[in-house]
Amino acid sequence: MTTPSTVQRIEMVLTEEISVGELTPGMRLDEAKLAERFGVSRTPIREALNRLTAQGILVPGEKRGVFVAQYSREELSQIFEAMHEIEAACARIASQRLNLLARSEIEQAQSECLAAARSGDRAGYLRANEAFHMAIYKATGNPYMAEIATEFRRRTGPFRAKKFETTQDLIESAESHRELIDNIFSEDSATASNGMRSHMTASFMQTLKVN
Amino acid sequence: MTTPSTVQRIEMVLTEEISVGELTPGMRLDEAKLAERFGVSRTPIREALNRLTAQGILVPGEKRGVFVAQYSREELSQIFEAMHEIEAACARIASQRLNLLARSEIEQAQSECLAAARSGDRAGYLRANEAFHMAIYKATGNPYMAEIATEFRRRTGPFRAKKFETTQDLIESAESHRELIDNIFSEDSATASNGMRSHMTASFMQTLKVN
DNA sequence: ACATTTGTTTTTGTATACAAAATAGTGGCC
DNA sequence: GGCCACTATTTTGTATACAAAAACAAATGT
Repeated sequence: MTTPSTVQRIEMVLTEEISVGELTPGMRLDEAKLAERFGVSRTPIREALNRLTAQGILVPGEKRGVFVAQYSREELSQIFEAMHEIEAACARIASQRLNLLARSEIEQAQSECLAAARSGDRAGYLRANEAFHMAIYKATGNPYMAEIATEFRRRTGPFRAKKFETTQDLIESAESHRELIDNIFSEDSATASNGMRSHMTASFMQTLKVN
Repeated sequence: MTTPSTVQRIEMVLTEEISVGELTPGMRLDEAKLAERFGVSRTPIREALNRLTAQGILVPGEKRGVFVAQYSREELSQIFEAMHEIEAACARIASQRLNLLARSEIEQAQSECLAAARSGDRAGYLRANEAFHMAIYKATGNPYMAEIATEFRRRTGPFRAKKFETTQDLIESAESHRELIDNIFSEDSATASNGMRSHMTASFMQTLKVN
């Protein structure tokens, strides 16, 4: 692992703070303040903000300033629709490329989801759930596909996280993975992609309630 | 239409030059030279290069410099696989949202493809073909989906363009749209997405021969 | 009291300067 | 002649400076 450059570091910190909810949607990011906070000049800050904007995590304001992306219900619905299609495509490709390693990595991630859910570890479950989906992306063997999927995951992170309130929420989410896994492991592409679509749709129903 | 800022202008010019093939894959872009050429300082050039890098059109070199993205056959195959899935997803969504306007825009674009193909207008066909696919993206009613699709289209532009040599190539490509349109207009999502996948796959076979 | 204009302050975009990293070049040495 | 060490040059990343644009605020006139 190469040492991250200054702008990569800034990018990572901000991404993290947004996904954790420390920086909430709609909030404005001030170049000068960030420069002072990170102890660097505006130049690398600008570069980091540009990259985050390109990823859709931040959006440029009407006249000036960049803001943490904030979506209307309509936009949220569209962005999730797109994400569902991407996820479904990943499931589809993965179902056709499955090997022993991929299967075990997915199962492994699922165990961790269940463990975290049962112990009511919300933060742990969020991490494990990401890892679970990442395992599917990886199983596609296609880094380009994996990258768009990851990007959408980051973009929607702050909205999805909100839906997990109780331990029961976590358990239900974790258990719903089982059918999804079976669908993917069936190695039938239509079953896999439809399975993912319905998993995601069910999940989105919950998300919409809290956004 | 707002006047494009300096960096947007630079971004557009470079994008165009890459898609046209004036800047070929593997070529190095020198900040200082570009700065001189556009009559600006390195700062806005840097910003433009960053954005293009974020879009995957440029890639950072090992140690220094940015280069026009160049893909091995393996990578090309992966990137097209991803693109096929995105296009298929667009076809799928579009098939469920079709209205009269969308239908006529797609047919309109197709007429222009045929006209350009028959008159052997290569550049014209390339443009018309882009417009045809854009019409499908637009028919999804989902700007997020449309954006990723467009991004992939830009990224693969230089490789896809190469496959059109003769007028016959153009005509065959344009005529193969017919079946695709019928599949989408059937309003059956599986038919639409599978139709797009096979259209894209056939097209990729040609692409691979020349890359 | 309100709208409009004018002046002030912030904020952004671009230019320039500079230091650190990387490459290329040069000369000496075997 | 080939190879290594060392220097010069290019190139990059970051800082700083400055001018133009935008937001804000106050004052003026109606």
